[in-house]
Amino acid sequence: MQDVIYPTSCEKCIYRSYLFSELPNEDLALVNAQKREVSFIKGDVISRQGDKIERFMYLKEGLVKLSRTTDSGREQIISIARPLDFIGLLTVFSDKSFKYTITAIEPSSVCFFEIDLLQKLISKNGDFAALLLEKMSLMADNIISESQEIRIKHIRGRIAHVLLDFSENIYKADSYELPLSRKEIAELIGVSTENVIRALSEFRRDGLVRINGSKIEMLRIDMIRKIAQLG
Amino acid sequence: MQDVIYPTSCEKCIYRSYLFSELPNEDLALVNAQKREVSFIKGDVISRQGDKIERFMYLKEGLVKLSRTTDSGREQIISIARPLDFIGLLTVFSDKSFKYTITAIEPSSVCFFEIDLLQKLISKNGDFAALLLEKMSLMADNIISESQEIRIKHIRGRIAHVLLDFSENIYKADSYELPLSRKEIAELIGVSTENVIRALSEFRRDGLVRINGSKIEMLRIDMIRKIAQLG
DNA sequence: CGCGGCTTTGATGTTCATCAAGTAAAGTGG
DNA sequence: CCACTTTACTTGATGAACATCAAAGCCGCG
Repeated sequence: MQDVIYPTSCEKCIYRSYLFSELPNEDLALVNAQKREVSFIKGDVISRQGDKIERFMYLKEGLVKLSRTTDSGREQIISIARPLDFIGLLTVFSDKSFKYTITAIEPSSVCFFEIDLLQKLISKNGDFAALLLEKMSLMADNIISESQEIRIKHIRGRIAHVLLDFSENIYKADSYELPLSRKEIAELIGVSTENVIRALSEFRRDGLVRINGSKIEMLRIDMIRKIAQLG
Repeated sequence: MQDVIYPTSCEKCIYRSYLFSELPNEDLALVNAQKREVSFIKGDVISRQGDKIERFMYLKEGLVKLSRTTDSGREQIISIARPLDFIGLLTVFSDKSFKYTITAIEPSSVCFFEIDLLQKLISKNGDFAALLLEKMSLMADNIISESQEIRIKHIRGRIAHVLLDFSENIYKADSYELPLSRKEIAELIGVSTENVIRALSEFRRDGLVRINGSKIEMLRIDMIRKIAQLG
């Protein structure tokens, strides 16, 4: 973790209108005064499963993974989250400690403030709370739907699904640098690393994608969509 | 759906202290005046995926399943919910229509009131909203953890997991009537119906359980626990 | 009493995890 | 900067877990 703390202002932050729109100026000033921003590089752990939750965090920039370690020591990736996706929102209200480890998979910056302040803001501003409810509901619904969606697919379908997600939702480009290792993709979709590689190699052989290390180029996105749907 | 509407009072309801404890008397009176209670028998659909959400519902008594139909027409059970588990809480804030179908799997009764009233209560009472946040967070976390937990297990482990859940968490008894058909268990744990049956038959042959139709008797709960953990 | 849905068991093929072994890439310490 | 180690990636072979197909028994219900 880079301990550089930026004294940035929240004036132009995306969250200003997204989340804090319901706060009166005095409360916004409280957030402004207390909040800190920290930068992370790829691989940095932002918060660790089991750690006590003391701060409310939100991702300002970058890309992170939410993961957990099972009792048997296996690693599972729950979700990939972007700004506005509300990392840390899930567990904040249900438990005193993080249920998931949050790790930067791209250079990221996170804003945070004391959890006590969050409680105070909620208690004081019902509309702010309503907004939080909506965001959290959205994120939970998405994670649940995604995991159910992926459960019914075979490997090829799951891989296609993931590639499309990065292409269409995250990078909005046909060509991109995959921020996950093969092993991490395996942890995300619940299959073995070897079979992730095999499926990717098949896609390459079939001319669906061009692969160069972590560089992905979606050549036949129509076919990939079809595989994601049917596979 | 049984259209019998009981004019019950909320005085002695479990939710009184669980959820509505933060409401001032005037608001509680609003709820009391508006809320309706409806009874359902096993098999009744309480709300259907895609239907417009107009009311906030909470399960007062009984047992329900949350399910969804995939694009390919397959049925998946997301979760089994009991009173205080907040059926319908998940989607209420993220979407205008239900993402899941809710079906009674035991005689159930549901209380509800207009969604507008809920919005008003939240907006007016931050602490009530905070409570909702906590409950929703809890439910979402549980569903997510459960589905991740089950994903790493083989069939026998998944079946053991489900049997234990009914025995330990839901009925709190070694012997109980399973409220799900074999097919529904299959939809819950994501395997074929035939293999659910095979696993149950194995458990029976191995002397772990006694099975008579939907009647389950947990004979060697220690072994079943072991299978749930390791399998 | 016959139809349809649920349950059960067996047989077969597919998908996938695992093991093994080798190559490439990325650190690491001298 | 190079030998060394480690980690990520890749391909093949094998067997286990599981879906699917088929067939038959059971039960409730009209």
